[in-house]
Amino acid sequence: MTNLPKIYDPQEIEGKWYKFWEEKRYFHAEVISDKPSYTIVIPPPNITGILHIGHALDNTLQDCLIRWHRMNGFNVLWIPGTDHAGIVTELIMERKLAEEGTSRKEIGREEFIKRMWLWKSESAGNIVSQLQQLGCSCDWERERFTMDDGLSKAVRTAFVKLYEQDLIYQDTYMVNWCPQCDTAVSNLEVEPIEIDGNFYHIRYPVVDSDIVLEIATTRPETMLGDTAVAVHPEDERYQRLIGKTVCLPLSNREVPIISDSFVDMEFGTGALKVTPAHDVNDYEIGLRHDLEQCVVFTSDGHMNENAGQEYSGLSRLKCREKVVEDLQKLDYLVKIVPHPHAVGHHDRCGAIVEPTISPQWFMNVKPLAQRAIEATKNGDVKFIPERETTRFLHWMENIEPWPISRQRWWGHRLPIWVCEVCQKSTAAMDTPVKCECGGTNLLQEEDVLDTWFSSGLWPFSTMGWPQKTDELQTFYPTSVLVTGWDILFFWVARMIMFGLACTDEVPFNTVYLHGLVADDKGQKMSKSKGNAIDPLETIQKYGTDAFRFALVNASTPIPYVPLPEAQIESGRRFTNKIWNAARFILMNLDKYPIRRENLDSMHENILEVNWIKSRLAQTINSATDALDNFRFHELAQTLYAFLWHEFCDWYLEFVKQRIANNQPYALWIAADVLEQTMRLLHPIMPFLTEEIWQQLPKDYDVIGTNIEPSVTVAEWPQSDVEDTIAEKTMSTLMNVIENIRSIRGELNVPNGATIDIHIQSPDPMVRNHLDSYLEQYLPAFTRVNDVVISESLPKPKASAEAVIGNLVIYIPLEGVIDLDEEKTRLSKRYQQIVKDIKAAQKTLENPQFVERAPEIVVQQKKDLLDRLSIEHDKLERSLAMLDNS
RNA sequence: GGGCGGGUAGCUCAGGUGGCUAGAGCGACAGCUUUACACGCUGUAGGUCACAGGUUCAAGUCCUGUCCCGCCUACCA
Repeated sequence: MTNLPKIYDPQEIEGKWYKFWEEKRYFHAEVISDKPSYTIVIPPPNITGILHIGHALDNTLQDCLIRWHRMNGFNVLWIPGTDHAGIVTELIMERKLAEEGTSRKEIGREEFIKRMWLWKSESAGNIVSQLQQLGCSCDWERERFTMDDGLSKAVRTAFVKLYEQDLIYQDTYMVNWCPQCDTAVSNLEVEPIEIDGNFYHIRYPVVDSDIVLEIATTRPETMLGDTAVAVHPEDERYQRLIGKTVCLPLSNREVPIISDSFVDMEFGTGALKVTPAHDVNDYEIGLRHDLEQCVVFTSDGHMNENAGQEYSGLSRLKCREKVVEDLQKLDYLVKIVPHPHAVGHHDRCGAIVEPTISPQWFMNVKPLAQRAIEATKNGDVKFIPERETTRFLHWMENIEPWPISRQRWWGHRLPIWVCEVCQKSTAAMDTPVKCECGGTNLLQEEDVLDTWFSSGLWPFSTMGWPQKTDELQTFYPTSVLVTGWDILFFWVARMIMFGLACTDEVPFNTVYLHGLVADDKGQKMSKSKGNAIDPLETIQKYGTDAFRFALVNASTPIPYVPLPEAQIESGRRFTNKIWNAARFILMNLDKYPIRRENLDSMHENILEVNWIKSRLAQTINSATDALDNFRFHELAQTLYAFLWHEFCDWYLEFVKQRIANNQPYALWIAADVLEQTMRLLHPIMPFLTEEIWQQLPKDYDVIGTNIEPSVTVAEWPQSDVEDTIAEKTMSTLMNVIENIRSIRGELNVPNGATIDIHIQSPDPMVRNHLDSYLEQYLPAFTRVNDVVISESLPKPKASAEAVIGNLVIYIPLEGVIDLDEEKTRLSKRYQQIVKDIKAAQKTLENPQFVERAPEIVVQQKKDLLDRLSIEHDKLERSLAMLDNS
């Protein structure tokens, strides 16, 4: 006997089914298969991280695609894994060390790395089990980590390969330096943040002259490192000063006045202090004029001895204060003007980035970008939404060398060895025995590679590259990459470039970039803002399937997708609705078990059965179409509307009546429709659908087949043909019912009161259908007592009425009806119709419309006008009668 | 400075290639303990689709301009 709880309890079933799937190895992909491959590599989350809302969305969408393709008969592989996340992870470890009263430098590289691995092994399981809680059907037997041996070998191979092509080189150049993390970072990791800064106007006295040059700067402390002042060559104000020198206040050094067309005459005072060691533009100017590079900062953001005794040892900020103070004291400061401007901050630690000259390893990505551009333009890789293509191409076309070395420890150490004798660098897979010069003492480069270097190889390093593995053969290039648009440049761009460089192929054919989850104010959810939903708490509270449904439903093509709590609640209500629909069907199946022999002899032509089959067919089509085009919101909407508002609101209500009349056929169809709907919903709601699917009887075959051991590997439903006649008839029937309900409601007919209705329709087919259905159903649907249907009937006295095309419903309500209220009700409808008629007439009276619009559109308009006109006339007559009574 | 996205019901959003009387969820209001579900059922109200032009037989949808909001990008010190 089926005895299900009234309220769906997700806790009860989720763990059970995940275990079942794993035991059956449904998520495992075989290398040898005659099915076509469908592959996704997970954008690897941080190894020590925990699941946040962004992961939840990203992986839910991937799981939808994966599960859908699995049901569609593909050989599906979803490779999971994690990323070592160099800088962030080190930062957290350093915080831990600080709590213990020690530091990275104090314990040394070896010990530090040891601690990192230890921590890794402790926390590695977190994110994995969280992804499992989310229901992700990854092939866990193929889980990877960026610092695994195989993947590390891929890193070295790629490095050596690119080094040998001169695409990786060492150079001393100006890079973004994070004084807090003590490492170089790339442009992408620098976040410009608008701050309320100032413009400091400072006097620079010209030597051997009483002229004083006024310069304006936002960073007065850098003047300690000035080695020139630049003006525009055509600036008449300053032309005669070019070639002279100024005396640098505070440091009292003499520096030249040079001319360079970089200087903007309109901006500031038109005179620019030049600090080649601490500003990118100044650096370039310095190179052009062969200026000295005077370094005044230490790598941890303090002033060094070049800044002068007064300032040496001060922090950047303290130094600025003191410089301004001293300038004021010595009367060099003209004024301070508020000047808001953007300052680069390190996106990982938030420290202000310092442009610094330092020897770093770079990757010349320009030639690789060129290939990526070509691959994009010829369609080898496609971006969804399409607008992302423009963004991608723009970035690729303006790409700059990528600094890949980081002065950190946790990551892949550069496979570069430097000879102690000749100082020459050698790139190699393993420590070389000796150098070209014969030297045998070679030391490996201390730096590690940017984490994105190894992540960029992820689509193929996870499959065993550089070896020619069967995995690569079968699953590469992968099918699609799914991630948020915010990491298009970080990951996707690098994956494409590396893919082309290393494998000569784009690593995926499609890139789907989804939005970022935002709070109700449209702000991106993030931990630091404190506005984030915790996925694990949410799952706890609402259940995984409800959460997943909310995420999929929120996935419209906009850049920031809002996910208010109400939407998750709505998801939970939906799971409960599904649960109860299943409960209703299962409980009744106990009383009316399905019998194949009965089924065969009962293929009756039942209106509601034909209707729901037709609706299901359309639902299958639009769900498939939505998935085909990554329209996740539409997928969720379609299934929600079908299941709730057609299957539950209408079909199951019919089933109740059938059961009451001892006719279980419609119930059995309900079971079958539910079974197929569970398959349609499975990619979104894996747990609930499996639970219900397993409980449904499997020894029958009504519409589809149901013989697989799990919905996970059941076939995606095939759509039947639509039945337009059943849909049309049903729509009339539903209309009649809705109108009666509406009248009851609006005219305040007491709830318990039964009513009679008279229906007149000139259409014999309609009359026939209504005759056979209404009598049976109306009592239950609208508490109707007696139904009279005819071609023409006089309007009963004191009756309310509704007009549906050429069909009229009268409800005699003598003694109940308030004529004024009825008049108001009808006039409202009447006025609306008049308006609609006018609009339709206007269109049809336009000869050009009739001439140029497609025939079907014209016909539709005509039909509409006909329908409206009939209603109009009938209403007009009724209103006149009401006036006379 | 360049580029992109958005402005549709009280709120959050749907409305692929222009063509049904502009939709949903949530909220509001009214009424229902109808034996699957009160995480429910039934009904009602609520929109000059930011503004101004234009293209078209036809514009929420395409074009131009304007005004807001958000984001990305850029070396203006």
